[in-house]
This record gives sequence, C-alpha cells and structure tokens, in this order.
Amino acid sequence: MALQATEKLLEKSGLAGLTARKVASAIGYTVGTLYLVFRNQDDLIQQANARTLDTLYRRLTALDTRADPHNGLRALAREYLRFALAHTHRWNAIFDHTPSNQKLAPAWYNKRVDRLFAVPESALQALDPARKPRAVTLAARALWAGVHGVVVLSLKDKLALGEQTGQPAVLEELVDSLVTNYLVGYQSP
Amino acid sequence: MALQATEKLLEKSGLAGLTARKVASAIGYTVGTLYLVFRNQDDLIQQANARTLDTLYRRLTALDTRADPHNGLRALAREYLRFALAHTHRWNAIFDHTPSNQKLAPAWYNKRVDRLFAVPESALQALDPARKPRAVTLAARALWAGVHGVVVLSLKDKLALGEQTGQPAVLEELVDSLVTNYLVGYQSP
DNA sequence: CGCTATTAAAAAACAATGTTCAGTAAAAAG
DNA sequence: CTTTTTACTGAACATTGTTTTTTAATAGCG
Repeated sequence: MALQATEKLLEKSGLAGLTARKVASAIGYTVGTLYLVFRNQDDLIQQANARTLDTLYRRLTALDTRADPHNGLRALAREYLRFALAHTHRWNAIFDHTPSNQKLAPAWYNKRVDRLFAVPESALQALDPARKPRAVTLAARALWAGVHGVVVLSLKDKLALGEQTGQPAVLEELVDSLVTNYLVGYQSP
Repeated sequence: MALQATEKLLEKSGLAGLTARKVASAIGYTVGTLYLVFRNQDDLIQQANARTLDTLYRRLTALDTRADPHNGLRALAREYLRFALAHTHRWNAIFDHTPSNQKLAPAWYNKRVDRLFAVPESALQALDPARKPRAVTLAARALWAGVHGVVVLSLKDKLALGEQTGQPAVLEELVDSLVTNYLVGYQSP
C-alpha cells in the first residue's frame, strides 16, 4: 500500500513533493506508522525505485533483440527513452535520490541495476559473438551510459535545442544517432 | 564571499550537506543576512553552479581542437570526465539541484549551458565542414549528452563494472570508446 | 470470564532547516 | 542634533524527518 501510494505521489509531483506525512495520510495512516514498516525515507524511496526498475526491466526484455541485434539495440534505446518520457517523475526519482549518509546501495537494489545493464550487453554480444566478454561489457556500458545521458538531458530540457526542445521525435532522433553511429564504429574492423 | 563559502562547503560535503545557516556562519554572518543577498536557496545554489560551469568552460576552451578535431573531441570528453572526477561534489551539485517550484532556469544560467554545448559542436563542425548545421547540432547534442551520461554514471558508481569500478583509467577508456566509435559512424558515408 | 501480554496505531515531541520579519545599532544625511 | 537610511541580528514560524510516549485493541491463557 505504502509503495503504491508513493508511486502515485511521485507521478503527481515528483521526488521533491514527496513527504513521509503525505504518503502516510494517502493510505489512511499517520506518519509514525510508516516508520514501523520502513527504516527511514531513504528505504521507502529505494524500494519504490526498485519497483520502477523492475517495470522498466520488463519493458526492455519484452522486446526481441535476438532476431536483429542491431535494430534491437536501437529499439532498446528508444524504449528506454519512451519509458522515461512516460514516467518522467518516477524515472527521475531513481537518479535524483541520493541516500543521506548511506555508503552503498543494498545488494537487492544493485541486482536490479546489473540486470538492466545485462540487456543491452547480451544484444551487443550477439552482434559480434567473437568479441571478448570484457570488451563487450565495456562497450555495453559506454553505449548504454551514453543513451542514459541523452535521456537525462532530454528530461531536464538541458539539450539547448531551441524551439524543438522536448519534442519526442527529435529526442528519438538523438538516441538513434548515438546508437547507430556507435555501432558503426563498434563493428568496423 | 557567500559564493566562495558555498563552494567550499560543497566540496566538503556535497549539496546534501549544504544549509543556509552553514553558509552564513562560514562567512561570519547570520542566516537572515544571506536572504538580503540571495532571493532564496535556489538562487544561491544556481549562482554557485553558474561559477562551476564557468570554470569548466574555461578548462574546455583551453584545449585546442582546431589542429585535430577528431582527437580534440576525445580530449574534450576526457577533460570533462577529469573535471567531474576532480570536483565531484560541485559537479554533482549542478545536476542534483532541482529548483523547487521554478518553471525554467534564468537566462543568465542557460547562457552558460549553451556555451558549453557550443564547444564540442564547433569541433564537430570542423571535422566535416560540409555537413549541414542542423545535422551538426544534433550530432553534437547526441555525442555530448552521451559523454555526459558516462560521466554521470561513473560518479554515481552505477556502471556495475565489478572490482574495477571507479578506476579513472577504465572510465577514460569508456569515454574514449564512446567518442571514437561514434565518430567512426559520424564520418562514414 | 477476567487478567495479562502483545500488537498496531496514534499523538506528541524534537531537532534541523528554509524563510520571514520586527527590531537595533551604527552610519549617513540634512 | 535629529532624522533617515543601511546593515545586520535575533527571534519566530512552518515544514519535515525521525523518535518516543500513549492509547486502544487484540490475543493468549489461567
């Protein structure tokens, strides 16, 4: 219940507008009760974010990249962008949230992140099965981080594209450009 | 004075550890005085961030990309990464700060962002003077946003690279991979 | 049933923080 | 010397994360 309410609140007003009291009252409880279920606010947000990562993962793995890895990677990137555009606030919450004093994220959280990176990585591997795993891993990280960067700046409207800023078609064009051009280099001898 | 103190505090404990009272007392004033100089905390942080953007801009323009645009772009990207690694907290502050209720950033702030994007853009234009300006702009945005993405995830340790995560050499390798491969695609017929 | 122990939740309290505002002391103006 | 302006303080307020104290209900059990 709390996590569902958190998601709803995030969708409406983003991470900045989220308070423990709002979440509690949204499910008909008071704030004290929330702290019986979650260790603190970081814990709550992290669990909400994990759910977002899960649905993103499901969306990405729903695509078939095996038939055509090249176009598959483009489709993955586009799907990533679309997801972020469709759930801006929840997606932003993943990256805007910086745990207060916590050293490193818990294992169950990192597992979701790793799993996500594995998706484009396996497509890249399929694209050139002969390549060494380490080289593929690095390439996957570089490419996916790059796609991530385009999406991040797209959502923050920091791409300085003039009037056409924020138009989904232009953004998809950007993502496509990145993936396509990168892959040309990746596959050239 | 206030901005210098803000920078020092940011360097030490990041945006999360920054409070109006700390900034004020760091310069020997009380919190009320700070609000005579800055409209609010967003204003203070935005002005501090603008200064960070300025020094980054100076670092990037200190490089000469005209002699060899291709390597110049790689150097730009590497310099961007180095700057972020050297001033992690101040750099993160630029992207972690989400103005409370403000619609869009003020013009004087956006000017710095535009100016930064112009740097790789002019290198890309030099690389292929025949290409149409709009195509160059799009490519510059895609490539630079991609580099940005690698840097973002590097600093947040979200690249899931196992033991070697965070090693600058590996990160430079990633950035290099992105730029080099992208440019191969960009220049191919 | 009647008493106790456990549980679930509320209510209240606390500290930190952003922000505002009334007041005050010193300097400047006239 | 009086008035006005300036620069600043100190207190106040609302919001929020978090903890602690209380209260009401339920379950366990003789």
